[in-house]
Formats: sequence, structure tokens, C-alpha cells
Amino acid sequence: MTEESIRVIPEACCTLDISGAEQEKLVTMFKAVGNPIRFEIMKFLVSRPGCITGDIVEYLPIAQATVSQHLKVLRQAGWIEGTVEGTATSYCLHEENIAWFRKRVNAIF
Amino acid sequence: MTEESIRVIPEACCTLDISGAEQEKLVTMFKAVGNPIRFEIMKFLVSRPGCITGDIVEYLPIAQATVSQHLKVLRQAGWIEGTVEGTATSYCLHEENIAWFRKRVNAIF
DNA sequence: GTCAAATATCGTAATAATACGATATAAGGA
DNA sequence: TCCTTATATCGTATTATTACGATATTTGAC
Repeated sequence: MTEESIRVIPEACCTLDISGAEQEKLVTMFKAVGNPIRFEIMKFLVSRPGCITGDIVEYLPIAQATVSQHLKVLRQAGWIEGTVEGTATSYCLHEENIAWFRKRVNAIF
Repeated sequence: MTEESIRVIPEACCTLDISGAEQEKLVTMFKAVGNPIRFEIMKFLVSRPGCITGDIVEYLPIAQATVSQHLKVLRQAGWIEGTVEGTATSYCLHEENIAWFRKRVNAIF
């Protein structure tokens, strides 16, 4: 006897309609924020917009050099923006890129 | 002379209001999809829902073992679901988790 | 110019991710 | 049972990421 349950394969629940440079940028942003420390930095920047590197170093349990490296990854991915202010650097979320991210994610998921 | 432009620090453009297990799950999902090959697999599954591993292997320029590994990462992150069908495994997007992802991302960004 | 402060970069060690070939596993058919 | 098919897992080499201490760079104060 061949008992066979018919499996319904649903329509895809999202389009993922993206390609080329936009896809690359989005994947890079996903990757950057797909790290626990970097996600924490993002959260910190929400609560402390314009704070300087030292504030983040103070907040996190890792070395200054490592924080600087993570900030670089976030900056290069487009999540944050650094502004040199004297000897310090002040960081903010990169509003434009985040708006782009939001829009893009909403379009494809 | 001290010329000083006043820099306006904007309100944060997103809340990132998430923590604990939910944050971990989201970061894991970001990380999984933050890889070009895995993103391509996701796109392929949108166009070919219910396809089997072999279809994906055929489509991608990488070895079967590597594809299987990437599928495992996507499965463990909650992006996809595999169903054993005879000797093959059929893959679909994990609708519930994707819905959760969409909702969560919309809430925090 | 010299010094201190803040941050970035360098060099490097340790760990994790990625990829592959080979092999194991599980299911169906002869 | 034995063979084939499809996929997963193992072992391992290569590459990338993460972390650190040390050092370089940049700016402002004196």
C-alpha cells in the first residue's frame, strides 16, 4: 500500500526581489549587524546618539582596538557615521542608509 | 579665533528595542543571511519553492557538501525548512520565522 | 614646539567560517 | 538482499574574523 500525504508547497512568503549592487550592499549590512558586539554598539548608539568612541569602549567588555575595528565594519557597511571632533570621534547612526535598509527589507520580505 | 559649527545630533532614527533571546535569534538570522551564497539560496527558494538539495547544487557553483553546510546554517537560523521525501530533501522558506523576522525588523528599525 | 588625550592602525595569535573530497546514512527499487 | 540515488556528515586545508597589546596619528592645550 502506498499511503501518501499530499504536501502543499506554498507560494513563497517573500519576494527577495533584489540583485546586483543593491543585493551586495544589503548582504554586507546584514553581515555587519549579524554580530552580537556590533548589534550592541548599534543599540548603544540609539540610546547615546553622538557619543564618542571612548563611551563605547567604556560600555563594552572588549579592548579599545577591537571596538575601533567593529566601528570600522559598521561604518563601511553604512550603518554608522563618524565625525571627528577634536581628538575624539563622535558616532551616530547613518540615517539615510538605515532608511534605505528599512525600505529595501520591507520591499523584499 | 574659534570658529565652531554647531552640530545637531538627531534623535535616533530607529529604536532597536530588543534584547535577550529575541535579540540573539535576530542576530543569528542576520548573520545567516549575511552571506552571498546563502542569500542566493534564499532567492532560489523563492523562485523554486519545494525544490530539492540537488536543484540548488546544480544551480550554484560550489560542491554538494558545501551547499549542504549552508542549508544547515539557514535551517538552524530558522530561515528554511527541510522535508525528507524518499532519498531527497525538499526545502521551503520557513514562513513563520520569516513572518517573525519581518515583524521584528519593522518594530526596531 | 612639546605634551596629553583620543582614536586609528599595525602586527599577530586564536578562533571561526568556508570549501572540498571522501565517506556514511537512509530510502526506494530490483 | 543488494544496488542506486540523494543528502548529510567527517576530516581537513584555506581563508576570514575576532581579539589583543603596541604603536602611529591627529588634535587641542600650553
